[in-house]
Amino acid sequence: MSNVLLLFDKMGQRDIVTWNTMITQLVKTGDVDLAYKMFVEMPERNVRSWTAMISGFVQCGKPKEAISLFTKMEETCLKPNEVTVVAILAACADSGFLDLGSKIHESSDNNGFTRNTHICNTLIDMYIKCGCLEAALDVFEGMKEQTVVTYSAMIQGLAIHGQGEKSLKLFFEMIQTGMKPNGITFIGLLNACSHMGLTNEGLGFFTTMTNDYEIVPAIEHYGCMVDLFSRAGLLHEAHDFIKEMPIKPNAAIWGALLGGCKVHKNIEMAEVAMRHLQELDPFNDGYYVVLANIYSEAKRWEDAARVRKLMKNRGLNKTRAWSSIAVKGMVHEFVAGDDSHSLSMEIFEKWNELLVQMRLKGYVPNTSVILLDVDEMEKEKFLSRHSEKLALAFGLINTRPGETIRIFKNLRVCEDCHASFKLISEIVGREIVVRDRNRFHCFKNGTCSCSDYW
DNA sequence: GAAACACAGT
Repeated sequence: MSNVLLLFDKMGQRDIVTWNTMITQLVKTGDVDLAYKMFVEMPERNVRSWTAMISGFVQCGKPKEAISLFTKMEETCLKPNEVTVVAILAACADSGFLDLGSKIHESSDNNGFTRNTHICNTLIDMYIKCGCLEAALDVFEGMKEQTVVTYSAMIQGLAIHGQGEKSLKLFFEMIQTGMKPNGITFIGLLNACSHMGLTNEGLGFFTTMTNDYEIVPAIEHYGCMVDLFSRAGLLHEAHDFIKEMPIKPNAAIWGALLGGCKVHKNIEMAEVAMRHLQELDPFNDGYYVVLANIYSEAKRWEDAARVRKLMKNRGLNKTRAWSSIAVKGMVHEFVAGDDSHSLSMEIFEKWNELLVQMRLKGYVPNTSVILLDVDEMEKEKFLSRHSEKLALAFGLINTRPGETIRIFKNLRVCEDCHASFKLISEIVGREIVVRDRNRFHCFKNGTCSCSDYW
C-alpha cells in the first residue's frame, strides 16, 4: 500500500478536503481505479470532488469514463464550474465527441466562461482534434488575451490541418508580440515543417530553439526531426541523426524511421529500424504489421509471412480494425469484412454504386495495401470491405444530403481508403471527417486536409 | 488546506 493510503488510513478526521486530496494523489500515481473507488465511497461530494475525478479520468487516458461521470454529475444539483468545463472539454477533445464539446461551448458563451483563457485554450484544442479548424480559429480570434499555450495549440492545429504556411506565419506573429515560445511551441512548428517537407527550415528551427531560446531538445524534438527527414525520404539523414543524438533513442524514434521507410518503400532501412524496435518494444503489433506490409508491397511474400509468424510466436495478434459512425444518436460499429450488419445488402450496393462513379473519375483499387497473397479479385473484395468504407456507405444511406459524415477508426486509414474518400467527397458533395487513432482527415471537394501527408 | 489548458511517432 502506498504511503498516502497508509496515512489516510491512520487519519482520525477525514473531511471532504482530505478525500479530494486522496483522489488527486491517486490519479497522479496512475491508480485511477482506486481513485474512483474512493470517489464512490466518500460520504459526500462537492464540485471539486467531481472535477478531480473527471479530470483524473482524462489524465489517465479514459475520456469516455470522464464523459459518463460528467453525465452523472449533471443529474445532481451541483453545477460544473470553469475547472470542470476544462476537464470535460479535454475529454471531448480526446474522444472526438464534437457534439458535447460544442454544446458546452455554447453554454460557456452564455455564462461567461469563455472569458477564461484556460477554457478557450481547451476549446481550441477540442475543435482542432475534432477536425473543425474554422471553429478553432474563431475561438482564437475572439480571445482578448492569447498565451503561449494558445499559440502553441493553434500552431500545432494549423500544421496537422495541412496549413503549414499559416502555422509558420502564426509563429512569427507570436514572436513579434514579444511572446517567448517554449518547447511545445517548437513541436508544433517542426510538425508544420514536416507536413510541408521543409527539411532545411525544420533544421533551422531546431537550431534556433537551442541557440536563441536555450531550450534543451527533448526526445520529442528529436522524434520530430527524425519524422521530418524520414517523411521527406531522407532516410539516411534520419538514420545518421538518430546515431548522433545525445540521448538514447526510444521506440518512437525508430518507429518514425520505420514509418518513413513504408512511405518511401525502403526495405533495408526498415529492417534496421525493426531490429531496434524488436528490442525496445517487442510486443507492439503495429511495427510487425508495417514491416510485413512493406514486404508485401514489394511482393516479398515469404518475408512477409516470416514477420507474421514472428508476430504470432510472440503471442501477438494484429489489432482488428474497426470504424464507427454515430447516426441519430446511435453508434454503429463496423469491422473489416463485416457482413453481419442488418443493412449489409444496402451497404454493399451503395459501395458498388460509388465504385462505378469513382472509376469514372479514374479510381483504380490500390490492392497493394492488402497483405494477403491472393488473386486480384479477392484483394479487391477485401479492400472494399475495409471498416471505414462500410461505415461511410452506411452513413451516406442514413444521413441527409449535404450533412457532414464523421467516422472514427481505431487504426490508421489505408492509402486506398484515403484515395477513395477524397473522390467520394467530391462525388457526393459532402465533407467527410475520419478520426484516426490520433488524428483526423477532413475530406472535401476531392482533397484531404492532411495534404496526403500522414 | 483540495480540482484546470498546448506536445512528435506507434
